Amino acid sequence: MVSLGNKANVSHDEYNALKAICASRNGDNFIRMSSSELGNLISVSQQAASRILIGLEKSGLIERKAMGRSHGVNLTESGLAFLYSEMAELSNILGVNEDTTIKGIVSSGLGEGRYYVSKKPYVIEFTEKLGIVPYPGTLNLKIPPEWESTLRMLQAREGILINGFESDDRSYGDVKAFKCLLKDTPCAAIFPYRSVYRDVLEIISQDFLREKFHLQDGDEVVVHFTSKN
Amino acid sequence: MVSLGNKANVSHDEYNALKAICASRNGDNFIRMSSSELGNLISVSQQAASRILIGLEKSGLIERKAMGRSHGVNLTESGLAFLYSEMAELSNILGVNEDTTIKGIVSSGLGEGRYYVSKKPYVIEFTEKLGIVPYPGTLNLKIPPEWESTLRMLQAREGILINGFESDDRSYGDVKAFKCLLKDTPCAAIFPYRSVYRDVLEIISQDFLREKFHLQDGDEVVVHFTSKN
DNA sequence: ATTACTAGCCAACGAGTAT
DNA sequence: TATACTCGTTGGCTAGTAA
Repeated sequence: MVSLGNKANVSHDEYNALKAICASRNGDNFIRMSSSELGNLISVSQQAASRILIGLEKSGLIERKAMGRSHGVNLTESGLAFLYSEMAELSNILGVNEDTTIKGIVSSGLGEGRYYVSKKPYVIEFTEKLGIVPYPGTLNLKIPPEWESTLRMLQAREGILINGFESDDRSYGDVKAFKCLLKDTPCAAIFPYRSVYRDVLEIISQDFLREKFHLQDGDEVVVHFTSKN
Repeated sequence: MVSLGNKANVSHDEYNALKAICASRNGDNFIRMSSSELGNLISVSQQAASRILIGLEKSGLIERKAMGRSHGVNLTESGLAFLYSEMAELSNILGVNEDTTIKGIVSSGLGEGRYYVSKKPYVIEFTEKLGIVPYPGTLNLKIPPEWESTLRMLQAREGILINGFESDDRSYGDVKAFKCLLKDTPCAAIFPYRSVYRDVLEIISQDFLREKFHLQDGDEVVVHFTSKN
């Protein structure tokens, strides 16, 4: 089934505008783009482009700031995430890229994953849904910039839902997991379900991966994501 | 720049309909999908879904046939190509998948590529735009079904345009080329610009690849497509 | 049950224009 | 030059209904 609907409600023109803005994007910098320029790019009038920009800003998909009498514009995290999720959906539907590889650098103390593998309700779900009784700790990988788009794309996929739960004091959010292999050892990458992008990949496994593979901070590791999820 | 506009003009709902049809697709078979089913999938009324189906059929993106009192529906080649091109565009914009690998089986007599490398105007363009003075013959690879989506995705990308030309007797069409490597030897894959999908990859190179690598029909070859294009 | 026409409505367009 | 308002128009929606 297509996962239509759990996504920002964006019109055709707004979608094209997001693509155009993304295409002329320069990292985190605001780029100058007048409403008539945008209008030309997506074949609508200056007035419509202006309205579209206002709408996208209201929905939090882009941000703007005054630059002289024109405006600078850039995608927000959620605007970028929208495009990645669109891409992930097409890739799902079309069956492209079922296998993905990501490289990361072993690092300490980056994530909150340790947290997840120490809470019983999560552990039960990991066991049932992933077939992994997790070692009580995660392997944290820092993802270098050249793999950012691959990681974002992965994270935009559906993955396996690990349900959150409520405890006495607070609530624990849903987690999204992706099965993967690290040197033939079955693992899973886990992400908080609702989270902004971070250049970190947290890996859980039945084994203590650091020890098993004699990994040190700074070592490069290849994670292979297999077929569906 | 985004390549908006050289594409079928498809509304938001039509686009969603194409995705929904593609998602429940079963190869070349027509699948049963009533207009109300489609309406539910893409959150429009049965009436709108009906109109959308009629419109998509008129634009040649889907085909339908009567099945009892309901209809069977399937994407046409050009409907599928549309989704792939959408995906390729997003992938371009987002910088995902700049490197792609495709496996193929060495085969004889599959393509018309030999044709291209024997016509002087093409040869001049290959030399100028690809830096390859092509050996007068192509290596033909048959692409197995599990690599089909990768090949389609590649073919949907922009590539390097090799202009066609007119001769006394007939006209020769544009060609789309993608630089690639075969065991570190610089090559290019070439496709007729306007063509339906075929499970064939035609490789040109300065070298006679068959001889250089002692390739026989049936041998498996890995082609690596590097960075942009 | 289907598909798809017609009617009526409304969101979103372009044009004109103020700032 | 910009941005973005108002206004008149219209493409595309839903609802009703014929076949």
